Amino acid sequence: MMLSGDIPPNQSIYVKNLNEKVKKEELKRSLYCLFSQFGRILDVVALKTPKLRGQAWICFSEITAASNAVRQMQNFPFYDKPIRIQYAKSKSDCIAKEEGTYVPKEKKKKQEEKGERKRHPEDQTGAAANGNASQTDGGPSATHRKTGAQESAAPNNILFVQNLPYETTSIMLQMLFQQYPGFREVRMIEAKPGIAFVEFDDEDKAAIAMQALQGFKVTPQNPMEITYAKK
DNA sequence: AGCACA
Repeated sequence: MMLSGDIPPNQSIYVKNLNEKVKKEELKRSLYCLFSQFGRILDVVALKTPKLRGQAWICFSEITAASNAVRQMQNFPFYDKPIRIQYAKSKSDCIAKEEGTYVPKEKKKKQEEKGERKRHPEDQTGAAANGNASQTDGGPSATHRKTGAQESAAPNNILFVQNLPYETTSIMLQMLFQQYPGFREVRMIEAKPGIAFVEFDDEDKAAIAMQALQGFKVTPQNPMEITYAKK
């Protein structure tokens, strides 16, 4: 049976219970980063309107990616809140566009717009729409700034992660780090919240993961600071 | 809670 309610599988997933305090652009980038592990992401849609804040849609190029994301990321603690994931109820525009079945505006089964809101008669669909296929970097939202953490420690297959929010769990970090080859395990110490050790098969693999997740914001206040663990 | 494509 479908765990996601009675919504049939869809290439896009619907994510809710998102932390509404996170700014839209950051939210989209973090979601992109987090969900990239399941496959190619075509688009991330998030709106800040009263009705739509706290929700997002992530469009994958493959349904299997969406399925895995729905199963594996259920309740994932993201910006301090466990996210809830379902398949999207309808096809995303970006996917319809790829299939050539995209219907610009009117026909959308949303026929709200009661009166007052007058829109410009022209739509901008001729203008290649939003060229957001260039969803930009897709990397972690934090620019790789070094907040005093020196990355000059000797290379090590074990990474030392700092500046994690108090609630961070090893499962959560595992989700982030396991997408990189050579991942072995996450170790956290109960008595020392805010830090973790992440082990890889070798230094080179550790370096790739460090580079990729450096500065990843688990919460807005918590860009990860990753260095090599001391030997 | 809330399923759109600003």
